[in-house]
Amino acid sequence: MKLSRKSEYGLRALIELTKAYDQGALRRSDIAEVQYIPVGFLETILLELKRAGILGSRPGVQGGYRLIKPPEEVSVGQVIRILDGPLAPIPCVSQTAYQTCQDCPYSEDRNCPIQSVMFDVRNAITGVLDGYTLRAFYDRGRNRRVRKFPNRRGNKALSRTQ
Amino acid sequence: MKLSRKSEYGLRALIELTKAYDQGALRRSDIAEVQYIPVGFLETILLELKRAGILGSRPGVQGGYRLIKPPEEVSVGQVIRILDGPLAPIPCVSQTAYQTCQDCPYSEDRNCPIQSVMFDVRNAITGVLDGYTLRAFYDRGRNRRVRKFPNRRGNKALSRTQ
DNA sequence: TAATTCTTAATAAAATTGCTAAACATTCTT
DNA sequence: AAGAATGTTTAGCAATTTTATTAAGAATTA
Repeated sequence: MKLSRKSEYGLRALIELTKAYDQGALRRSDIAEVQYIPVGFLETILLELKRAGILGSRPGVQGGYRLIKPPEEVSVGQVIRILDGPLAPIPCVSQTAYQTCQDCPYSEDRNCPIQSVMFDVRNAITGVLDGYTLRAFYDRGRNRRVRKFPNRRGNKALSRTQ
Repeated sequence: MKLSRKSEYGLRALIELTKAYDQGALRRSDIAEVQYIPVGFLETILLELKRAGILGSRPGVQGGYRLIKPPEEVSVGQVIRILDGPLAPIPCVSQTAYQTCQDCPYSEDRNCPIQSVMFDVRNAITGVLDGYTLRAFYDRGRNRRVRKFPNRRGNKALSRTQ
């Protein structure tokens, strides 16, 4: 259930682009430097986000990439779908890319337990990711001081970076 | 955010083993046949589940694998962790395998938005998967006739297999 | 025009996934 | 004790996906 490097880089780039939302374009090389992203790879990623209509770009001096949608109107879920594909753990519970399972022993008359569980997982994931706008995402990096969901064990590990 | 083939096969095998819980062992070849799983691969999977203490086995005639924990005491989340590793989308939000990010530009004094979002995602995922016991998982395949979380769009795709 | 920056496609390295094979060990039946 | 049935273990392979890199080209601005 991993988040790919690609999506992570894409989201990190979008943090910078959200920050600069009404301050003109950012060069890919600057984004790459600030966020420690291999510039060549970032290129590919920004292009995909551009094709998807999230970013605009301009070559030349003063050129670069910029967010062309308000950060309030783009969700983290959308971004990950663009870069990594469907959020669903298996195709047979995907809203955006449904596919029947080829070798599944369960069919219409028998309910598939995996489909059932993964359907709930998909809803849990999209519930979180489609609920976060880029604006909220960016703000989390600035304001948050306390975990929203502390865990009972004291969360020792996490506290190291938090 | 994919479920691996390995975990899918493992869960499908466990459906059969749950079904046969108090009826003796099942041969790997029979499990493979019923659930359409490549038998060699299934071997590897059952072995891992055995090492993890979920299954027991016996060679010879009348041998095979069997569940040695009550299906009420094993969660789907446990199984996936054994076969695929941590459920967390990124290591810095894992309870079971925490690791700091190597190249993350955020540190203790600045909150990381990705960590924050993925922390919620992890909780959403584990909330579902650790809540399902194998017993409930197995029963879902037998009893359920109605989606627990119908979606607003009518869920046309899903209804095809449901 | 020249400098700057994005654009595109091809390709390659590295890691992961999905799977197979084969020699071996254990248990049961007779 | 022999032999058949079954699990055990290790090693490795092939395909795919992920993670990039490279280099030639096109657009923009000064």
